[in-house]
Amino acid sequence: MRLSTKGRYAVTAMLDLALHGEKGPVTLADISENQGISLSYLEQLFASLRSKGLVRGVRGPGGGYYLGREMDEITIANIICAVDEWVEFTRCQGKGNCRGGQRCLTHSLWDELSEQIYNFLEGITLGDLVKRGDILDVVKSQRQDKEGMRVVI
Amino acid sequence: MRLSTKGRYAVTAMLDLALHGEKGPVTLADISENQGISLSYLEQLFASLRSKGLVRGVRGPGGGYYLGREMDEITIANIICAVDEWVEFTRCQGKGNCRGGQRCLTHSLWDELSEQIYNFLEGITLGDLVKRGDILDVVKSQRQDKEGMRVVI
DNA sequence: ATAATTGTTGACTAAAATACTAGGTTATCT
DNA sequence: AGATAACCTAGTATTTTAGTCAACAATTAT
Repeated sequence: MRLSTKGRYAVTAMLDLALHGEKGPVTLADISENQGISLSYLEQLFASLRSKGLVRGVRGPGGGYYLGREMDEITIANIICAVDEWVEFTRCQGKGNCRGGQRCLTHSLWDELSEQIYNFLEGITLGDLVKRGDILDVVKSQRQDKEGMRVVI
Repeated sequence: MRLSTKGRYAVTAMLDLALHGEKGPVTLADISENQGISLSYLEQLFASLRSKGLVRGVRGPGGGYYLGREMDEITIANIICAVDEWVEFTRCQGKGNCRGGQRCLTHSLWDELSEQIYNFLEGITLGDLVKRGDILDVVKSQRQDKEGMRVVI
């Protein structure tokens, strides 16, 4: 699996969309300015996101991007998989070259860990993050202690 | 944060160490052959792991590497952080260029997600994976149903 | 109708990270 | 002494990242 700044950009941009998409489509130019990501790079990322149905583009003046689905139906795993290839090349490809099953064991262990991470990211939606952002704001304004600010899933 | 094949290599190699370290030190040549990772590349990775105290090298004939601590005291986050820089460059650096706090909001949301992933990886130790590997083997030999094979943290 | 706006697509590029190679030095065991 | 294996340094090919540039298509406002 991969999880680099590319996926981070995509998640951040999608968050921007979720936060400002209520009042009409959001232009890539806005996101570019808000998040400090190059416009053309965003276009590339959104081409991937669009092909997976995660966003919906509206052309012409006043156009921009909407979320492709409800924010509660879009998981972080969805977004990262759309822009960041989810490679699975460590599993021995049935060549039978695993001596004593040792190689198979470590590989299956890693695969299990990889699956755990995937399930974790699959369990968080954009909606969750936005809701938690609100909570964080409320908590912050109430000046609670730091322990109270740590929101657990 | 980063989580690419580099960290995957490191985790896999450390798993190898945890699985075979009982009967003496494990050589990088063995790991290289078992896991199909280039020897010199492993040396680079282990230089990082060693500097963080995650492994302990023994020179000379019959030498190799031991785990630096008990496998229950080594988390996946430890390993990935040792070889894969844990960058934190999205947070606005106090330049006050966040208009209306919107940029700050998405950034803090991402930071929160990033922290969740970190905590998740921090909660899994090498020992956990090895134990689960045993469990998996037992379960597999008992031919239980597939649901029983999915181990949850 | 026409101009402005915005998405869509493709080709191309500089910089960085990745994965690997080559060659050496040092400690330790037999 | 000689073999072994960690340890160290430098270099390099490939891939990925992050970005630019340019042309084009669809839609809206004037």
